[in-house]
Amino acid sequence: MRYEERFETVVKSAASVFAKRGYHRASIRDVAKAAGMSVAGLYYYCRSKDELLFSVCYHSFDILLQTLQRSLKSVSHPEEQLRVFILTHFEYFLTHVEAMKVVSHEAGVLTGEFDARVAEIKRKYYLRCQQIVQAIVGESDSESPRLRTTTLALFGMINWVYTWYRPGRDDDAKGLADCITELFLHGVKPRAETGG
Amino acid sequence: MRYEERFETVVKSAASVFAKRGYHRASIRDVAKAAGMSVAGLYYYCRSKDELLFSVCYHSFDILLQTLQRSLKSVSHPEEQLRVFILTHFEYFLTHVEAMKVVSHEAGVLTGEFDARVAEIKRKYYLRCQQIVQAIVGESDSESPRLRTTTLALFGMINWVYTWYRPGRDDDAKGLADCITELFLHGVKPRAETGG
DNA sequence: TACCCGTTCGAGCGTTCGCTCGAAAATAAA
DNA sequence: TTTATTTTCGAGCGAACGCTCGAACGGGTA
Repeated sequence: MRYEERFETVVKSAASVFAKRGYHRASIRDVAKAAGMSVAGLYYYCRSKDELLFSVCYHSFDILLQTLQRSLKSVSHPEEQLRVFILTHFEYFLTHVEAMKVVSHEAGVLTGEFDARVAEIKRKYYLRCQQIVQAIVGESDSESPRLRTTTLALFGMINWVYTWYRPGRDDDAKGLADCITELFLHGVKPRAETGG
Repeated sequence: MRYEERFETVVKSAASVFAKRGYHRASIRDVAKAAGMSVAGLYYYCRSKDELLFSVCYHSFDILLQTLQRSLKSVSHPEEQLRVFILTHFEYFLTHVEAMKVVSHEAGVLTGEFDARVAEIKRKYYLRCQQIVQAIVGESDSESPRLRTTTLALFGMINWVYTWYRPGRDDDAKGLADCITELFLHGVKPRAETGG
């Protein structure tokens, strides 16, 4: 299947170009050049620039979600689930930096159906995380504002990474995950040590 | 001083338009319209669109940094400093949502001198925060990777807010600050309670 | 050979972009 | 009033944008 291969090339090139230049700054000509084809040729594989952004976002998040489901399948203890969730997230982010930068950064650019479908899959991801947090804190109300804030704080920690992570300087996914998991569970100043 | 007033109008309009449409999507014509003047008239107050973005970012961060210094002046206990830092951050973010969204989201668009000056002031802000964290965790090495990761995790929590905060639905600055401070210090599952 | 059909492209359409010009209008100073 | 200075703008330039068209390419089949 020549088509499928070429399509993947196109989406990957788009992810790379969008990540480097930002969605609006990146032109369709840049993407075409990166994919090694003409502008007209590029449009054989997509209907619009927006659809290209959608493809990048949707594909990435879809695979991330699937990877997460698979990783969590064999883990039942909530705190271990959290560690697995965070690790999976970092591993995926660090091996798909460009795509995930686009996903994180260009959210809100899409509209209509594209926006709805990406928002839907993001929500699934969020809810799966919230479930884990809920189990850990022992909250019975899934609508609790506190639960929401706490979960979104966790999301902040793990999503913000793309703005500062530098390979070589910073720790790998495992190291980061351990650090963040520990921080989220017990904080920087566990009470147990302050009383002694 | 007619000029100064008009200039502030221009910067505020730019912040608003950039926040709503995103920097690249927003056109200079949008900003001019929002400021109630013609495109040519707008250029009497700035040299380029980039300079406009710089003004928005630099002004905002400059005032935030000054506000922070003032707030921290009378606080010496590290944990209390942390609470004040987070609260100040949220209060400023929530009263300058548009500007801060631009600052957070359009970082990396600027280049050269503009980029350098914004990066410099951001670094000052980061280092002030790192000092506080360092005092809390009792770390002696300011270059510690762990300290870096921990501080940036905190930044993630407080900077990510602009992507999800909804006035009315979510708590106010004080409530958020308490929640995040507690989370950062002791985690969601303090050890003191798990030991029995 | 001829035909087909999935794939590719050069050329270019219409629009919007950031930005500038010279002149006019508003304001202040004489 | 006249003069000088600050502020405003309509008109439009050149470039880049997203996107499209009809034609051509090239490997497989008959």
